[in-house]
Amino acid sequence: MNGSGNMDGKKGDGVLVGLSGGVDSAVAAWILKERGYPVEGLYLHNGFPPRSESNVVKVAAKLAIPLHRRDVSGPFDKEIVRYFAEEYRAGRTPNPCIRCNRDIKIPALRNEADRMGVPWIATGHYARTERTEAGDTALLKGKDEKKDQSYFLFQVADDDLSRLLFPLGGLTKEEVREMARRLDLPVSEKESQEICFVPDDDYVSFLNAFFAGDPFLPGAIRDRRGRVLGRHRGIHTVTVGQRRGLGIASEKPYYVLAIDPEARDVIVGREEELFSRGLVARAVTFREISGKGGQVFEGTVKIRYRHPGVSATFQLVNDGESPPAFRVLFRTPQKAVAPGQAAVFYDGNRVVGGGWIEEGFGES
RNA sequence: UGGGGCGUCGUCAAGCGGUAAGACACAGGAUUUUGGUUCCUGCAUUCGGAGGUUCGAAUCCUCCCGCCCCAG
Repeated sequence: MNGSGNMDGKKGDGVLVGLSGGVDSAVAAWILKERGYPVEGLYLHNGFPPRSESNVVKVAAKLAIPLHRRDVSGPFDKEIVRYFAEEYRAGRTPNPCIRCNRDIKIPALRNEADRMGVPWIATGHYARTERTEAGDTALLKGKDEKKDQSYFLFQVADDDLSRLLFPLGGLTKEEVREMARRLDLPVSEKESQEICFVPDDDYVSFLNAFFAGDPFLPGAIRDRRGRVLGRHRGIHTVTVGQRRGLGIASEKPYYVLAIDPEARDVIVGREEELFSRGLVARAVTFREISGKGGQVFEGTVKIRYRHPGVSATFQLVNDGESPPAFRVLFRTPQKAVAPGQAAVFYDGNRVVGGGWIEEGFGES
């Protein structure tokens, strides 16, 4: 490939770019335009107070591209917000961005492109694709390992991926920032997005409001022996690996080891107790061309965004479940395996599949 | 009310005559298309209280208050 993302679409073909108002999507659109694509922008409105819609309008104006707007609030509410809330209710830590990319953002882009008769779609993700002679599309890490966002895209449908362009895939964040500065794009330098539908980055308040009729109840913070060390204000206020907010004074910090939603217990322990030798991932899917999915195979796994990844052995759990579960055994123990997060499987730079973390095992 | 011990930041805890370490907790910030992690910064003008000795005390003395242990 050409190191700048997948660019093998014929010049002259149109591309619909998802614009968020941030630097990345703006630069992505600009690059495509530079390459000669007829570019149009699409802003997706999720039904929550928009943070940067005005920026999107400015970006589109600056780039002189048509801007479309689509309301996805219905499905977003149904698929993403509800999932997000229910995962916390169940004592897990959701990853709404992955679900959104898979179920909302990319499909909406594709649908809209279909309606417009536009062949390509694009986003500002730091990821790459690679096409085989057979015409299959593989999902690859972005060149900037530190910014690689393939993790967020591991479950995007194959059909969607084959039409997706990632203009930033071969760039570093610094290069993208520099381009934005040079072009004087009307985007804020800062774009810490956090969770896009949660106001003030306060997801706890958001959940409290969501479950106003059936509120989270406080409970005990205990060590592994069951000794009560403190109280928490609801299991939704913590996640596995968390240190701050527990309020336990001690010689060394405590971290959340596990959450028991039935007992409403939060189990804490020392940093060294936070390591797992492996994990069980459920609802595992594989990318069409990965060639994986056998009983046992090797690779690397990322257990959260910005996790550097660790070598691992993947083993099918033969319990008849479909999609299947896999046991993932790390080469070296990993910290804070959080149920509800995604475990994304890689073969080198290539995403081969992944699933959702059920639990870590083998404390060391 | 016999004997012994102890009272320093929210918690634990250094200091033992020279002008209040550190850890945890907490707060703010940085980082970040999830949550968490991590990093940086801040956090006792004051050492249970009142006197006294001293150039100078959290550190020595006296009394008071409170707590703990052993005796009863």
